[in-house]
Amino acid sequence: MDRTTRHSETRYGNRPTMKDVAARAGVGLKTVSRVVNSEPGVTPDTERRVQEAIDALGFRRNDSARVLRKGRTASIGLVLEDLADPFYGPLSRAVEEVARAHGALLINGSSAEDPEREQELVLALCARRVDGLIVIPAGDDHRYLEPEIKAGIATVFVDRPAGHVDVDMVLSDSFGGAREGVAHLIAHGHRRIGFIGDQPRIHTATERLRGYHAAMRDAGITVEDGWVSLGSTDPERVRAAAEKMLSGPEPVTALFAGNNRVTVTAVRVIAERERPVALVGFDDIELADLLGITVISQDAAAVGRTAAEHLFHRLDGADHAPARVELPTTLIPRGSGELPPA
Amino acid sequence: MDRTTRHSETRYGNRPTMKDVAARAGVGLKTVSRVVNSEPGVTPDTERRVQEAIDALGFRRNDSARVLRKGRTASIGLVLEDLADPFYGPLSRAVEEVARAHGALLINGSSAEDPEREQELVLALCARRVDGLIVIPAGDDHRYLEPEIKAGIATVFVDRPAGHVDVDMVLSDSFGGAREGVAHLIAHGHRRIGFIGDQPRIHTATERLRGYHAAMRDAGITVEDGWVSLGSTDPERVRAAAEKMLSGPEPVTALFAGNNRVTVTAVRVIAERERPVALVGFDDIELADLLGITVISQDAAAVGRTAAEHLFHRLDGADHAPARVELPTTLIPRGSGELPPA
DNA sequence: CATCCTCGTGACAACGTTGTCCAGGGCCTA
DNA sequence: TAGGCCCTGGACAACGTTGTCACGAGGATG
Repeated sequence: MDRTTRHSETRYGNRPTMKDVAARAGVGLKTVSRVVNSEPGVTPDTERRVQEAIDALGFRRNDSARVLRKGRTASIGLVLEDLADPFYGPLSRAVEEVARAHGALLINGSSAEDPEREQELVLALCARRVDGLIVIPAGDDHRYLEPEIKAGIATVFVDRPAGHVDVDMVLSDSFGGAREGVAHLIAHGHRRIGFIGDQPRIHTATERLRGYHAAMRDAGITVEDGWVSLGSTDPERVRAAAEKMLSGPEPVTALFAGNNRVTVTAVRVIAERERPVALVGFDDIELADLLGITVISQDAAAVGRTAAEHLFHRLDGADHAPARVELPTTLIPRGSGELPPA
Repeated sequence: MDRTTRHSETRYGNRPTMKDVAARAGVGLKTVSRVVNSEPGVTPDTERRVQEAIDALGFRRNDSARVLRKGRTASIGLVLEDLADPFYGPLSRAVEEVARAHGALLINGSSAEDPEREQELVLALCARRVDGLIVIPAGDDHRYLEPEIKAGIATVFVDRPAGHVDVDMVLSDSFGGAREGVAHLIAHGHRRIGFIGDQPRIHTATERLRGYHAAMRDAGITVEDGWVSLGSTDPERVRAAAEKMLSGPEPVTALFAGNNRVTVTAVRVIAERERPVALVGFDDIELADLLGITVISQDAAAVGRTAAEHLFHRLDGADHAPARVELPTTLIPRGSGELPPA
């Protein structure tokens, strides 16, 4: 068996290459390349012959080789926390649409909120030489990205800031949103308000907590021990935290939920209680209108779109100093946040 | 300016290559390759010198070149309908987990239910030489995939069958699920039952309709004109269809919703009405428990996991005839499906 | 009729990596 | 001490594509 044959059986199954097409069409290699890339300088007759050979052989250009030669992969990487989280679906989709408009594909990965996995993913994407990266960070130290950024991989951080590295960021106004939501509860007469949030190492979680404290301080309310709970958004933990705040001699009369997962569990806990409890949640959730849940909404699609547009702007050559964009949030009153204290 | 310099400024920014590392470490090219790939046959001392050069230069292996040489990309493509749809989030995530376990990355794309875009995406992925493809088809003719499959790109179709091409498929039992759901309504006394589904060119939509008809036939009920509506899942259209069925002298007393988007709109329409209307929806939705919505649930994560496992099984060399797996659905009674006719 | 262009085409090198093969040095054994 | 073997390391080609350049034919121009 000669080497050529052995190769064509082991690599990519049996893919014809431009060389094969050229041989069959009786033209040179470069002419095939020209046809495949719609470059000028090929007579219609030659083009037809090449096209016939392409169709007959089922040839398709090998973009790996193309990438190697051209130095651009026409793909961008998106590292987020969990594709299955309803907050990230629309965000991903928005990024994808922008990428598509720029002729790029999207490589996706979930860090599962694990800094090590985030780094592993990001570096794998860099090794693939994605043109750009959009990262929703899990960790808080991103110095490992320095050589990559220096080497020219455009990078935008989303939802949470980057640690120890100077890059573009697109964030939501977590502080302002939470402050507004808590102030809304206070305006409806509440003073004993509980806050249930995500793990404190997550930036948005602490920002929202900061917003809570600011609103309470503005109203001259002293936050008591036991009104604040930060930790995993695991339903069991959230349930325990909520039940604790709602029990005892002086229970809270309202809850502020730090993100969509907390909100969902909080709604369940409150539904099981007799005494009504006011609730405002961060992040909108599907069917919240039917359940009458008041929320602070951030526009996930807008966040994704903005980040992707920034990225492609960089790829198109913009090299101003890294920018930090903060998108506003919206309070949507639907009933649960307007209940008076029981 | 000499050519080498020019190159290193235009390509990938300024990336060092193995050659650069080799020069700096004072070793041969192949030795660097060995270190990078943890191949045996390098003395600890040499390895250390190479590693230092790698760190100093910020070298990272170029996987494009590696792929070209090795013929495997360690990535798989997933083409679905819409990443933002809550049904596909968990599915994607499940696929990703399996891919990760096999050391592969996931390239994601949304067809937006457009057959042309589906084809465009699939072929772009093939040009990248993904090792395998998971496709939730939008179109119904996939002969364009024949050369790709012959060339060795493993392919699994999910959720809907492939058209005119013989490949592995992982489906949910749409027919059986819808039949069970409609039978459930009948068992609770309904005879006038409306069906609102997706566009008839979508396989799952017609299968679910078939299930509806089967259940009605089993009960000896003649389906009247106006009880069935197929079309886009656009809220406006669904709303109009639902309102029409619920009006007039002889309105339906129950609705079967053909998918998650239809269910959401149906819930809204029903909530606005005085007279109670029973409802069973295909696909579970978040908070459906709180709203008391009875659903036919398909396990999106299980579908994705199964498909991905099939795919990697193929990639590991399995070459039995294409299989067709059908996963069962589960009826989850929560109240809305158990209401008696008004 | 000579010269200059233009245009279509193809030969060749290069992209950065890995597989193959060979060379040289140290160690063991006879 | 000679011969053989193992171990480390490097030279080189190849993967499939694209950029550069050169060549030859044919038309236009003097």
